[in-house]
Amino acid sequence: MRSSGQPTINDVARLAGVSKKTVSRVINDSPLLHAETRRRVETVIRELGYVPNPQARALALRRNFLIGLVHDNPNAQTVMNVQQGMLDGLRGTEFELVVRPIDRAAPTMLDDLRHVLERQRLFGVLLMPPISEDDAIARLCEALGCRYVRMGSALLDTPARMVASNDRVAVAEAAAHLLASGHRRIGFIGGPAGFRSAHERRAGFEAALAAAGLALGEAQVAAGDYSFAGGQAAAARLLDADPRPTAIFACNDEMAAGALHAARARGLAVPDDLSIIGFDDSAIAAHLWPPLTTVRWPSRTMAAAAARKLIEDEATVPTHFPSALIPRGSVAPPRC
Amino acid sequence: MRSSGQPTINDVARLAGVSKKTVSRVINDSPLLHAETRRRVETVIRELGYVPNPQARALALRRNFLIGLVHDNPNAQTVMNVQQGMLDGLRGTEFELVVRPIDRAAPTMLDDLRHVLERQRLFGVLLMPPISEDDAIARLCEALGCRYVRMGSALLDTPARMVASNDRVAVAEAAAHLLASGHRRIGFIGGPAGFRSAHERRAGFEAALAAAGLALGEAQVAAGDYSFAGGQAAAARLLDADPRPTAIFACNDEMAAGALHAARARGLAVPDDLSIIGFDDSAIAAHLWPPLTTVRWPSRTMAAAAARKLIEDEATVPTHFPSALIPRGSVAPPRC
DNA sequence: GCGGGCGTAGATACCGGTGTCATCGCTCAT
DNA sequence: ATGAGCGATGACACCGGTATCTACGCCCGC
Repeated sequence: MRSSGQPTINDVARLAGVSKKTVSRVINDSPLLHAETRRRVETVIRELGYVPNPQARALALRRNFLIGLVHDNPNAQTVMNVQQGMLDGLRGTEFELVVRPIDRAAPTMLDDLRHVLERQRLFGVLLMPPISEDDAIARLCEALGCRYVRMGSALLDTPARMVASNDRVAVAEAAAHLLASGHRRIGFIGGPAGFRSAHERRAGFEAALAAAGLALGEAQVAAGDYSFAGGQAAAARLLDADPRPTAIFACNDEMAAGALHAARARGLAVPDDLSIIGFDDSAIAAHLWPPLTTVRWPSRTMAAAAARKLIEDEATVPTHFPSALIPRGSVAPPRC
Repeated sequence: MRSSGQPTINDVARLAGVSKKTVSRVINDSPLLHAETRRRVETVIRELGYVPNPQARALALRRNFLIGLVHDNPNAQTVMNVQQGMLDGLRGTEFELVVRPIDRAAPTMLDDLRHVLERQRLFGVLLMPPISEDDAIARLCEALGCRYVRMGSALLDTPARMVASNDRVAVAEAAAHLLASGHRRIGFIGGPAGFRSAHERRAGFEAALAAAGLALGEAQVAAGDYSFAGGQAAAARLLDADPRPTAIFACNDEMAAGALHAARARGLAVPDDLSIIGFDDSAIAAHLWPPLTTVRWPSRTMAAAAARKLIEDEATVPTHFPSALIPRGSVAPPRC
């Protein structure tokens, strides 16, 4: 009578001589079970290699076990770190990770996202920056009954729905590092307007300058877009000024790499003629020449915490995760 | 009587005054439906915002709509490209992508993987290199009734279960590029033993040398491990030889980046004193200085094709995807 | 001796879909 | 007239789990 295919709860019940409900109790570690019965059922489960069907469970429990990662992040390494972190946080649970990159620029973005969330009925999603900063997306999740946690560089939501670094403090630290090396003319390559992280990082930079009695003049600031090419163009503008800056802080590593290229193209040696600091501690940071001094964003740890926040009710998971300066070889005292 | 929550097929049936089966026929585009009935049901579906429950569907159909990506690849950009490609291939279908990095080095790896495949009952998985080269994993998928497609640098399986580049040809082309520039002493940084891609790339390299009447001496070869540090160490060995090579081919970009560092550490200018070619066209390739000449592995296109192979029965999806040389700035004629 | 409480297990309905087969009203060839 | 064939629809069981409620045996106090 048994078909081929994987064994079901009915097969286990029949072979163990109990009802399906009893098998269900064994699976779910119900305390009201005779030890002997439990043992017998467990033996059959092992012999049959029975594994509960998650779809059936999801249907009966009216909830599923899919956690989504929604992102629109140009930085592959950061996304991978976050994925890895989420898997860390989900380890040992029955939740599975599904990934959904979206295109923030597409006009149909919100509809696409709604479509996915409705169709798949995800249990919850992690929103990565920059889309984590979009309140419309958070509201959409809420409206669809999908739990969410946002990952960001500052507290944008209630702590239960947020894991946050403190980019402001970390960037201030980086700027202080440059100031301590003797730099006074420091260029700043910002992130795209509307990105909270860009805002926070600039605020931290300005605060550090202010603490040293310096102001950030408009000529020292160039807008970037978190891309390599954008960093290159921004650095070109900064370096063509007279006097040119002796150091540059870029709001991410990609742009810092672009700044490095721009410096090279002008015959400037790094770090002797120009010091550079980036942000993210992405893979390229260590692989550039010279290795890039940067700020590490604790993406993996944060993502793991975010995943636990999604699946746990208790609010014992921390919300704040400090970023840290990683000194490498791209900073030296100014020559002149 | 209606609870809150999302509307179900029963709600639609009741409001449209038809049976659930008829609603099911509308959802599944059954041809045996009166146009008027279909219209009426569709109207109710739209008004209610009804979306079929994928878990219930999966249960009734005895198959689900989850496609997995299993990888153990150190290169984040490649993994992201593959993810993106799979989503390209899955677009417009009801399949969802789940991601599962595994640790090939862990002794429990096969058990972990078995656990995941059994629990989630994935419809199919895409195996990325290097684990795609592991026949034990492929056999495990087969034993668990999980379809799979392997992605690799040569045809390792039947075409229905494979998408392949032809690394041998592409590397021969890269080597020919160096030879055409006038190089005769060309070092080779290999990949880890046991990696098919490493084997293929070396074979292509040797073939190109042979075609030019050259042999690959053991002194010209250094073993690498596809990591930055490994490439650095291997290049160091090659560059300390006398006479040193005037060009180096590295089996991936990470190692090429390491070679670049090793050259810098010895005061050698790239490309004037040393030409370098990598493989992968990963993000760092374009961001290094000088921008790295490399071979593009068509990961996104291949992954899209692999995804379609997984979900389609017809064997109309192509299996071979040529790699292409991307000339940038790291190759020049030898000085001496 | 008997009702009540407790621990253990089963019967049954249900989650939200799909497959199978029966039904019903037509048209059309005989 | 009649029944075969066909298009459109519904009734019902089923997928593999879980929740709810009931049943049963047993010990207890009265």
